[in-house]
Amino acid sequence: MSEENLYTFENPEYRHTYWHSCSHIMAQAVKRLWPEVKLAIGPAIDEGWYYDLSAPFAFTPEHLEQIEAEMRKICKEKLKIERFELPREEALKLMADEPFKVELINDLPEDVTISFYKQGEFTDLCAGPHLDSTGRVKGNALKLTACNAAYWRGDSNRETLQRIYGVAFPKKEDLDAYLTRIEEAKRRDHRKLGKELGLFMLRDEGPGFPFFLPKGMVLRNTLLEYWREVHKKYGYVEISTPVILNRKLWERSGHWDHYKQNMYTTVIDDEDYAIKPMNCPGGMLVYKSEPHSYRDLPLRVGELGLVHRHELSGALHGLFRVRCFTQDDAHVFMTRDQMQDVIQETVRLFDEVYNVFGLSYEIELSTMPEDHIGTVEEWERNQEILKAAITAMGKSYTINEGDGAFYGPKLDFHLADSLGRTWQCGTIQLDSQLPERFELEYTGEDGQKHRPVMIHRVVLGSIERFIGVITEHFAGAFPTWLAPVQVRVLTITDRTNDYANELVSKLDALGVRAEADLRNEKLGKKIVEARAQKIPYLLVAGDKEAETGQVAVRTLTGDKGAMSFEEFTGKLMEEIKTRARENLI
RNA sequence: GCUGGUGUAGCUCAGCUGGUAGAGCAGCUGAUUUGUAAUCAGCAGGUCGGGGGUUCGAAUCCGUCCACCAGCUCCA
Repeated sequence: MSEENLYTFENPEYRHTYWHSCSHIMAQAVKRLWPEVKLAIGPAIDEGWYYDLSAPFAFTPEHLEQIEAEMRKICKEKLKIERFELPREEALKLMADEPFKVELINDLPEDVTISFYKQGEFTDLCAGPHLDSTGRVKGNALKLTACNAAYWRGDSNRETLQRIYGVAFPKKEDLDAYLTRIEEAKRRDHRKLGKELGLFMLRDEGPGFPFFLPKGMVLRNTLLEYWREVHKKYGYVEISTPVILNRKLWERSGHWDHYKQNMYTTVIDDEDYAIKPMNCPGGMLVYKSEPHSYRDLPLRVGELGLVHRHELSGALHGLFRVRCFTQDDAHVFMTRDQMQDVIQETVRLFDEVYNVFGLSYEIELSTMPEDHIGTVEEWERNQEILKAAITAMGKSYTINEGDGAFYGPKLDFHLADSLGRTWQCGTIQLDSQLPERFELEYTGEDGQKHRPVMIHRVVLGSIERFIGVITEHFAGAFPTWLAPVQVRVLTITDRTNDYANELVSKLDALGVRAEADLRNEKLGKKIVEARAQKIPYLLVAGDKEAETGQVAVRTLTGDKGAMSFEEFTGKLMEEIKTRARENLI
């Protein structure tokens, strides 16, 4: 990067520094307005910054406006931002009135340099770096966007702080563009679209347990049809295991000890049962139901399994975070030699599926958690295999330390929603523990019994979450192959009702999801309503078309003119068959 | 679960400092037969999230429970 570009917003490091200085300006403004407020931490984040504060009152939107105004003043004051360092004792003395800073200083390692940044009357414990002056920040292009709760040091047992979020840009136009983008993202919210499009609903009677409505069910079934098709191609077979299974099974799998806080349990005939939170133990029983040869491996067994997990009420979020969901699960049983190949084959399957939707992803490798089964050596060995497999495919990953499943390390595939929040959909979990616990075996070439290893994997993750993600991704305008209604025929007068019905029957015979709008309404109104439903193709069937056997085609992008019905269906069928994301007409 | 906010007709929302509920859309009925982003009229629809409390009187005030929203924590 050239010298002059170092100080532009294009440079992520400069952007980060800019926002970090903004967080100090915000803290300074808060201290000026309410000196009694205590400061915790205030880092820059992906988009802007936040500062965690402890105040004797709750910040309101009016407070935020006051803070913003004070921040603008501080920017105008062009205060010089200066760094200085202090020995530990003096640092503690300087921050004596800030209990959170004291805790931070005390937790700093012995040998570390303790640095501060000072601007005017305000000084903050900080490693930096920072801008050289508060005058560098453009006062009219900053905004405090939200105030929410956060735990001190992310620990739910400690103080709840108030976190004020802000964002700033070098120009007012950039801020406006950012705010517009946020608004647009809210319009795509799958909870709003799900209601408008009649896909699903949530009721007080079952918090976190979604109801799928007829249109949502068409979408879901179409998605699963595709899922089955692609899995068949990759050599999977499909099974289904019970939702309720005996406690003994969950003890053996380790779930009763390691996952109980998330499990719904019940008692049947004086025996404990659990409603499955995962499909694997049932899958183990299926594997064990017959002897296996090395010739059968890798054995790929899929299950669209309905699982229930008791999630905290505050964690629920539309279809993204629910308490019962269907995992597009599969277990692949294999020899140790096959591990890398199987992982790579699975990643290829993921690529193929995500590509159909035009979704990009980021991979995260989650390593051994504190609460785990199996030896450290086994964990490390499996982690290395995962790393090697994706590195060999030329893919990169980040590491999420200590976030693996209790039975093994995993690769998580995160897809982004319209607000840029990422949701874990796909996951590949390497497991040599369950085969041990369930004493799985196969007969090797040598005629001896051997223990297989396995992966647990989901591509879509949860069907529910995935439907939420693609609803936002496509803003409700699903590709034609997925659209609950693919074609709607619109009449202008009731003279063409028969023609419209005939078109629908023909489309129906072709397997196209079509319906007619024969209501005594104006064409304009029928179009408005069909557009609101994001129906990909509208066919206007008036007197002219009925006479010539044509249809006047309209897509979500506009009027495409008249064409013969055969020409229309030819292109339509091609679009559906190829699962095209763009209209072919 | 935690902090803050919200909860009025199927949907989107109005209802000022307490005096007993309103609009648009959707629905139903009738008229209208209409050519690419909303035809007109009428009708019907709510124990104002639930149980309490204060008050002569509560959608409006207080408390509690539930759900939702933002975030934290946790996770597919």
